[in-house]
Amino acid sequence: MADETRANVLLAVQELNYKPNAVARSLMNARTKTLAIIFPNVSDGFSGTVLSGVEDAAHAQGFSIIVCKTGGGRERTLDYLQLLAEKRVDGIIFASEVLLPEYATFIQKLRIPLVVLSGESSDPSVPTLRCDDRLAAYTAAAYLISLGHERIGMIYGGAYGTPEQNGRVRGFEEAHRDHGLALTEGQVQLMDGFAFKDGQVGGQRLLATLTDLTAVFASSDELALGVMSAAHARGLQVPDDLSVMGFDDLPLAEMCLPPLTTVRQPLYGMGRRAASLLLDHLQGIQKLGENVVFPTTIVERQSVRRR
Amino acid sequence: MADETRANVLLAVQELNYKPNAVARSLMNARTKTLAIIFPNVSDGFSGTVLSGVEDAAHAQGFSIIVCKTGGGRERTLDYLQLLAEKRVDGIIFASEVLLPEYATFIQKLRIPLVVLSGESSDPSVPTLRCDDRLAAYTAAAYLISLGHERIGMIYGGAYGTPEQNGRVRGFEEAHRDHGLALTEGQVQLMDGFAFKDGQVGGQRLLATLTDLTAVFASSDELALGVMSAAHARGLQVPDDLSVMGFDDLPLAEMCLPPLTTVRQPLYGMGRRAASLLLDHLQGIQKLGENVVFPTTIVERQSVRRR
DNA sequence: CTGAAAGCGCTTACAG
DNA sequence: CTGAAAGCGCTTACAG
Repeated sequence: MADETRANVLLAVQELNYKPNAVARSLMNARTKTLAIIFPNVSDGFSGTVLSGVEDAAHAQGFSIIVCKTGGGRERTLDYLQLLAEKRVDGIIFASEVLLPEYATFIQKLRIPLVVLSGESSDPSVPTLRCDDRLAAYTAAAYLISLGHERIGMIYGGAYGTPEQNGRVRGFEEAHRDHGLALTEGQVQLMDGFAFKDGQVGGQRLLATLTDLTAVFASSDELALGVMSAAHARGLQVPDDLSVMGFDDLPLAEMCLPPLTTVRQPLYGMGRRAASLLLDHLQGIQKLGENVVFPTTIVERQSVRRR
Repeated sequence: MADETRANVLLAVQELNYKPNAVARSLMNARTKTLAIIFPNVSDGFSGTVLSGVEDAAHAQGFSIIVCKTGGGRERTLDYLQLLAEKRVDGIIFASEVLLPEYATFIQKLRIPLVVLSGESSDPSVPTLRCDDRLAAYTAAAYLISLGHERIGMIYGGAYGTPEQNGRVRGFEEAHRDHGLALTEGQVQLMDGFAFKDGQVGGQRLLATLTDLTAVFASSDELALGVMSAAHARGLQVPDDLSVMGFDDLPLAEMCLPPLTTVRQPLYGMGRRAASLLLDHLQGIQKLGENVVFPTTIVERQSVRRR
């Protein structure tokens, strides 16, 4: 093409303010360049951090992200799945929820690439990105024990499923067993959720019943803040009277007082990875199907002290 | 149509797992049923809460939300705007950022409905949803003064623009003037951002210089937590030695210790409203163009006490 | 009321 | 290499 022609075209593009129509393009090549992420809740630090990673990875490849908030409800989840199917998203990240068989088959019938992030998957054929919950909890409990704690309460937020299915509860129990420590009735509290309120009531319950506790291991940071609140309400100082340990390492873990000692999950990185797994798959670079487990680390701040 | 035929069609829909193709539909009627929201950052409680409201309102009408994180950068923002233009989103919510004239004209040329949420708009023709910053800050300062505080520090996070442009700073100053209280050098600290770290360094600065301060008014909750952290580092107890007041009423305001007394912005409701403004406009129910200002309220918790 | 045709704005395969 | 045509899956206006 003559340079002059090209210049003229570009000029027209400018003048008419022409933008290529991505929806027409999508109709042709059956690719929308959009990924969806499904959360039960979208306003907490967990979702926010994951989303941040997902967004960065997607944006780098010119993809955009649709966020879906289900409130954990079956109805709304199915509703969303239908919508995403109609919108022809290229991939779905199912985050921090239980992937019911019903959801899995719905998505698989549509042949939409799917990845589960930090949630329970009932279907082994769906790749999962998570930390080793059992190991992480084992390590956390062993850490507290090594600091001289012998009576440690635990609060778990995912009361669905049996305790055996809860890796974090199992790891906690195994660490006790391996260190010759017995667990008594009510020492691990199973709550319905991972939120602050759950931690408050769980913490209250724990501290009211088991007055000899010197530490509490909470399976989320929000839960841990709830425990701190409950401790405060009983006139207990953290960490002097009670050590509190969290899980996740959300932004608020370093904003609170005392700053929270916690088990860090690399949530931003997990989000990035979930997106690139899907992205690579879409470009045919690699098959989907491998689970990936991320390392956790204990980050020591000031809510735990030696006994 | 015969009932039998209808049944057969429905059966085929089932068997073939047919889902209507929304992208083909969008190509036809030039409506994508998707809204975009643009944030500088997506992982904080502010964005999360707003997003939650936006999502609810949009979902109720069958719309989905694309989230865009700009990091506050001009480059990435423009990049996103181009992408959104190509994807033919039906509306854009520009949240908690400065709407540069450059952005405004880009969007207006494309005739994409636009709304600014809690950010500065340089363009009066763009509808804005916000609280009355000046009034809110005035009220907060007056509240502290009414509790007997006479030496109050302030930290503001939006150091761009002149102090006169900062409603919160102005309100703070006017309350002092109206109560016959003088402000001294360094009593209001202008920081670059509204984050925890900014609060820490601003708080440090404030407490190191002005040792007679009995209260600090921070213009965001994260900033307030930073101040609490700085106070703690100097051995000051909140609220006994120093009262701290925040702004926003994010979820973390009630999770921290002591729970934060703060100026509440109805962020969830603002998000909902921003979305329905756009949605109503798209359905021709009403014109865009009115600014809407939301009421703030002081929520008293435990980080402030009477002098 | 029913059914065939045109068209939305692209991309891709094909003819010249 | 260039250019016209077909087709992606819908909706809408129009003919029968």
